[in-house]
Amino acid sequence: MVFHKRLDYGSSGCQVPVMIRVPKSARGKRSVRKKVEDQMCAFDLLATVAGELLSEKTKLSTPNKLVETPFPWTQKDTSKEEERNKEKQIKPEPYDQGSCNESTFVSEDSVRRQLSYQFMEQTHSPKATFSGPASLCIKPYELDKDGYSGQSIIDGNNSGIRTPGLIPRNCDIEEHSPGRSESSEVDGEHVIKTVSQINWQKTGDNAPGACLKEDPMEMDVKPTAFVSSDSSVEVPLCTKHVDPNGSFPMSRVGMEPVDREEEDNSSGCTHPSAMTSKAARLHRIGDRRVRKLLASKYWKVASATSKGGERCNTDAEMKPFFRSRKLCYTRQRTQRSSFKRRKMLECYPISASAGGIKEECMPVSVGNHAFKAEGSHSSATLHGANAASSSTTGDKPSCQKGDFRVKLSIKSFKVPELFIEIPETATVGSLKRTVMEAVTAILGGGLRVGVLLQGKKVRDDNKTLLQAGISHDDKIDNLGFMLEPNPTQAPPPVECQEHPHFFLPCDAVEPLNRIPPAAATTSNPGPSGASPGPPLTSVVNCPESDHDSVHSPATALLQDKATANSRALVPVPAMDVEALAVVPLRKSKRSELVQRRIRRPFSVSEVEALVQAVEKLGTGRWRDVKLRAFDNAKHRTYVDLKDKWKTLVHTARISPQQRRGEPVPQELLDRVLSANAYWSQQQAKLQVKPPPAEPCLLL
DNA sequence: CTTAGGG
DNA sequence: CCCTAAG
Repeated sequence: MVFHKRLDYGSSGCQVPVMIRVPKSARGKRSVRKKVEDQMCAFDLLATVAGELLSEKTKLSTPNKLVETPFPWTQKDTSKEEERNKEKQIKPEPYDQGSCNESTFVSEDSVRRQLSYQFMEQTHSPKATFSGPASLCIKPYELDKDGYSGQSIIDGNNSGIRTPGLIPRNCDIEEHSPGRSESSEVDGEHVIKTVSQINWQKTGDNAPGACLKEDPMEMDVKPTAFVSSDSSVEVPLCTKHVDPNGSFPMSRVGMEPVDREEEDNSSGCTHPSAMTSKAARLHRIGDRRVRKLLASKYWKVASATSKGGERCNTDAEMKPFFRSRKLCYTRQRTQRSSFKRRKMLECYPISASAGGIKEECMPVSVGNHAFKAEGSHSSATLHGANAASSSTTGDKPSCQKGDFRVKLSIKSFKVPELFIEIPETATVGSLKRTVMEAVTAILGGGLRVGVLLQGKKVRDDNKTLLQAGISHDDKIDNLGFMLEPNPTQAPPPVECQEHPHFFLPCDAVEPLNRIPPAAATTSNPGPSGASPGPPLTSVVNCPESDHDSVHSPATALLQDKATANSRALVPVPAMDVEALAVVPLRKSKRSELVQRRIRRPFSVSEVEALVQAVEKLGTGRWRDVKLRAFDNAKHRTYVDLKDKWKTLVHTARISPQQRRGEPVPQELLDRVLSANAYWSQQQAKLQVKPPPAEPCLLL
């Protein structure tokens, strides 16, 4: 069946036919209807989200492109096949626009570019009745000006079935990009699994088409190609489906972007099954390369199959970048900054974008600053509202029983950090889509508003604001709101459990679109690490500045979901604020994807905390200093602290006239010098000690 | 990953 | 802040 659905978001809208595949076996109208409804809902949701996002700044550019993504997953292990495919040359076929038929869609067609989008579990309601997997094929009708064309398929899988196919795969990009997909029948239904390989080079920006090759007989795989019209190549997205049973709703994502060079062999996509070592390896590579944009904790894109998933999950939680579990938690707290960002260009940190953009434009709210509260008079609406209710609802203001009212404004909801990995060759558009997809996935499950006070989640809805510690005269700065998935609908991934929830992006009531003033960036947690509560930033909000090209992420999402192959998003725990800051995308040079973290001057309080910690711990123990005084300041890495100390020492030695920036109290500088002198001496002693012994030996 | 330093 | 070389 094909439905035409009009998506309106932003100025542009796009109409897309939506194809829903129904199992061959008759399921009854009811199920079919249900399925359709579910799909449409999901779609609507996307549209809605996208619309909101777009509306913001983004009216800008062309938002709409759908993206297509190849299906990355396949059912069984096809690793071998993949390899074979790889070897084979594939011819590119022209994209067929019409190719998406219900039936055809599936296995027989040889070539199709399919965009596949996987809905996350969240998207689907668990209750869905049908057992068979359903696929939605969305073809964009109208192209952007860019001319995007593509189909996307949404595979709705339903639960229940164990479908291997759901597993996300990694897709690699290969030189020749043959895409492969496999189709199989499950429950009488066809399941399509596709893997696509894209040759970035070839496809390049312009490459419109991808080639697919398919050999149904042999491989069962169909190639998928997709191209984005806009030129850029879309990245294949790998998404992982959640387990049906799943506990995880997450999506995943992650593909590994492999460098061609690095992994030529690996075929474009790794099948889940295949994923094993190779995949893992790739993964790792990918991680390495990826910049850490955000520290996301929860969402990860994992790409792996079930096993992969497992791995991912774990990792994801803690460290997006590093896989080792043990490190996970440890590291998490520390910083990952060290990662080489440069190398990781390919990845944009989502959050970062937000932050970065924000600088100039963006919205993202930063933790503390996300909203401010002021006591006393409130304009707020909620006068008598109960704290409890308000919190749940996300109301901004609430009244205390007294006359005091807590006034706060939410500039935007914070988005949890989303971790995305995407090839550098991917287009900005695909990135946006990827982000959108991640966001959508989160949103799809239903949202709740969570209230964070000083970084802690306030769970008791019945407490009054006062009881909860939210008073008019208090640190409201520490108040934060976040969107979180509705447990009911979307259970958080396992990993997440530790954390309270993963939060969704968005901070608040305000429309996503809204861009908050830049304030956020600057603000930081206090010195001692006080943590600000607010945590996440969302990329989403930020438009990348419109400038870029951009469509808003939302758009991207819509469109594409598929596109990206990027991997995963990880929702981040609410806690850290800094994430955002981490990476600002610099638009200035887009070409250069690399972005430098945004500069966040140390506040006097931070300096104080640093000095205090160093006085106690000494120099040379930056990790400890970090943990001790900046554990909550995620954006401050131990390297940063070390660097700051270095500059402080320098600052202390130069004349006040030569100092720049926020003046640091002389008292602190004096402490810096004395502490530095003391510890230098200690260090010297340690070093000297040995010598004494040595001389003897020498002698 | 951490440190230490240079850029 | 970034990047790297060394542990």
